Amino acid sequence: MSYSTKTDEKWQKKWEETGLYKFDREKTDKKLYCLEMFSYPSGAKLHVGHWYNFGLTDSWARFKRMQGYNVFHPMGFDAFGLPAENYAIKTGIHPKDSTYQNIRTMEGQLKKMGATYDWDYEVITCDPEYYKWTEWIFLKLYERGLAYRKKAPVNWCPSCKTVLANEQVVDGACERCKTEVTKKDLTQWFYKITDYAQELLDCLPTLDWPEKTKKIQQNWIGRSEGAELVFEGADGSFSFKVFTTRADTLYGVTYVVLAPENELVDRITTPENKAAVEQYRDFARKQTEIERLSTVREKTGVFTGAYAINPVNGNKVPIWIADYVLAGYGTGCVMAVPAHDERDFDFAKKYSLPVKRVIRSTDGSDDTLPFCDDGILTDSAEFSGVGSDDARRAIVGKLNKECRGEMKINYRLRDWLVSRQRYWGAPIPMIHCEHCGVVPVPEKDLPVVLPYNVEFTPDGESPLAKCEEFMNVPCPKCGKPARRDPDTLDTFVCSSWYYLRYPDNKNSEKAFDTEWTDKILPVDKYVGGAEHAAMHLLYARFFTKALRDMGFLHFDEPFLSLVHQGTILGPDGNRMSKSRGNTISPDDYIVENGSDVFRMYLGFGFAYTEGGPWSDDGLKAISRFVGRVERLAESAAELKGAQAGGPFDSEEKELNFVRNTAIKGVTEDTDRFQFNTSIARLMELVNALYKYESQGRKNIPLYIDTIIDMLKLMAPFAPHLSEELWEKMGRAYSIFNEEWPAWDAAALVRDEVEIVVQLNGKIKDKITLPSGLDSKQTEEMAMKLDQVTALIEGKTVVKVVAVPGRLLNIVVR
RNA sequence: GCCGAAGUGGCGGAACUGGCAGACGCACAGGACUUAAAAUCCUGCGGCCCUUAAAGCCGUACGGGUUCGAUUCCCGUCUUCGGCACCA
Repeated sequence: MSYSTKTDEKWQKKWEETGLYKFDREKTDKKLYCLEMFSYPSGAKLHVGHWYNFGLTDSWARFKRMQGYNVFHPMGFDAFGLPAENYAIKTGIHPKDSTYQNIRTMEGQLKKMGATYDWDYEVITCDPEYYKWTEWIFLKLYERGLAYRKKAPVNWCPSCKTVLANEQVVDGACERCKTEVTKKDLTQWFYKITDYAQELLDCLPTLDWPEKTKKIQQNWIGRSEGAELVFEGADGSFSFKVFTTRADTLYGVTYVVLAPENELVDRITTPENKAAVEQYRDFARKQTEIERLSTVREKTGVFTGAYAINPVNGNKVPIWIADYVLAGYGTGCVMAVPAHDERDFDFAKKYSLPVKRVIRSTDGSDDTLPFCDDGILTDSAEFSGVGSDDARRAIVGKLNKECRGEMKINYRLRDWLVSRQRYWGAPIPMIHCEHCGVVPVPEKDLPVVLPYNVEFTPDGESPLAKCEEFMNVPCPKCGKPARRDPDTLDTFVCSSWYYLRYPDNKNSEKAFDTEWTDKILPVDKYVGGAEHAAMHLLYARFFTKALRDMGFLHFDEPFLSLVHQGTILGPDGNRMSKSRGNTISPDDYIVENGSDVFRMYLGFGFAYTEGGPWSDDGLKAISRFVGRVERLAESAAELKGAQAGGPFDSEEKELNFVRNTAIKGVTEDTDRFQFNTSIARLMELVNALYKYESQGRKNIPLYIDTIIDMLKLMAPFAPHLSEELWEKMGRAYSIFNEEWPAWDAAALVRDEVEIVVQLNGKIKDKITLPSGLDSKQTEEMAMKLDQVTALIEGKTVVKVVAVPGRLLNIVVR
């Protein structure tokens, strides 16, 4: 094998000098926006997963380029985030310094990969030129009422005096100091993604995304159809709403439950129950999210002393609080129907609350409680005997006339909390003035620059809050001294719009130009890890829709087609991790084998969307293959042959058949990210060329044309090697400006086909018939053959099934 | 617990829409070349039965079913992975 990193360097240099991958801004009619989820520069180096994602998506982009698309293929960095800040706390190296250092390293590695990125369009989210517009979008969302403030609990470590991300809470304790984590209420910024819940759901069917991913989003949004019903306090001094999907069970309500956090609890709790309620609320507050959400834990709650009136029959029922009711879902109040709900049933049994059956099964068979299916109403006044479905409408209809209930659609999706009490993020462009309240930073003053000299060791406050020169600012409205918002934005905010910035990354007047963006977007193919199925992909969709509604965009969805690459595991079959010591560093392999061998192995050794354990053995296979290709091309380069006339003989036909099979196979399989079978087709073609060579390769032009096609088909997977061999064959630079080969359908039809003969579905023999017969002709010709008549001798033929070009199944008795 | 995906030779993995299971490759075995090794080339390679071969039988996690025919569709069970988690 003469191919090596030298070859890589030679062509990378040439590509750069000739600007081969510069995006042509004029040819937008056949544009194709190919995008990988940009990387987070925390690990300092590219790992195998990056290669797998970026290298093979680049192969796909090259393939599309050769098919004539004007491919827009940018790369950038998701550069803000927690790891850089934690690293700084540990080592004292400033997040900005380590981040840019890592970015420079990773850029170098990406260039060595030899990908088609046009680096002119690079985006780095921690550049002020970028986050200026992240802040600007915040202001736009705020203007539109899509950014608002409210109190929300955060994970709080009382020992570190810091807010913890969920992933920093391990078994209810702070990952760093093991102290039990509690909750703390902070006023924080939210993005109102719930306004778009229905549209986010409705557009899912239009997307070419993995069904699994759509399902995850669908569940995440969690639409449920039900009713909101009004319960009044027994003393008439208060009322509250409950959300229920089972209004048909309303006559079976025996108590109601409020979330412990519900504001009503203070008002309604009777003096004699106050102590118990307060104690329980304390208990609930101390619950970590994990404990509170555990299904196996026994349900707990306390009575408030207050009563509510069932709106449909005037029954007086006790009001309890219990932490199985969540403040954030529905109204934070539940009507409890123990006879027909499992949780209510458990709770009622534990606290000896009455159970009243109001639904019978349709067939009258099931009399065990709780009975949670739909059925026929019983003991429900005028609704008795009505089916659940009709009863829901009828009962809500009746209450609706009295303004005590209405049909309601509820979503599980919650608004997106974007405030982070961290340093290394985009500042929130808001000013808090004691006279004017919350005042947005005027657009002309953007960006609010993240200051460099900040003490970010955790001590209970947002790091920026201690930076006086940052915090102190005159109020834009009244001019009096005011304070900036000390929090920064969730990094998911930065990554929710980067795909919009790429095409117009140098624009200093706007986040992006609408007309231009409408031409390049949406992204045609988006490739990245499945771990982003819910959050990132949902947030980005929300941003696109919100910006569209403000008139900045004119399309509905950012990512038309989505692919998730699988995970490459360590050789031991486990996820790669430093602590396990099973990581594979791409760098060593590349130095030894060259980037094309590494890339092709990743393509060949795994099903792309599955991934799997790493193995060195597969690399050898690719090196061997590369050697075979080189020898083929090098010997062919010296060949000269006269144009052969006349029709192909059988050897030529066979070679041409494999050639066209390969063209068709590589084209179709590469298109759907099935790289392993694409490369298998290439190997078959190379094997066929060797065979033809050993047969004496009489038709030199056919032989050479086939090698030319083979190189083109291989080019996306082994770009450097293919350029090199292309040059050796005396062809003009660059192979990537060549047209992708088209297959000749006629060459795929063989003169004769082998047909399997089955007797009662079992294979007995094979026969050869001319190709192109329909099922009737196949049957007629086959049944005359001695081979076949011998099989059925002495038996009664009941039925014959003939599949053209495939098989003949004779059913006999 | 719920939802989803998957389970195919010693291994990675193929098989379009129900139609020859195991493409392509690894490993292994035998052979050619070589003083020898490496490299390269050729051949074989699911299991059982058998001295060998032919023939036959079994075989896509397991048990049923539909069908002329099932890796593919349906029902049930087991296992693995992923997602969500008291959602009213």
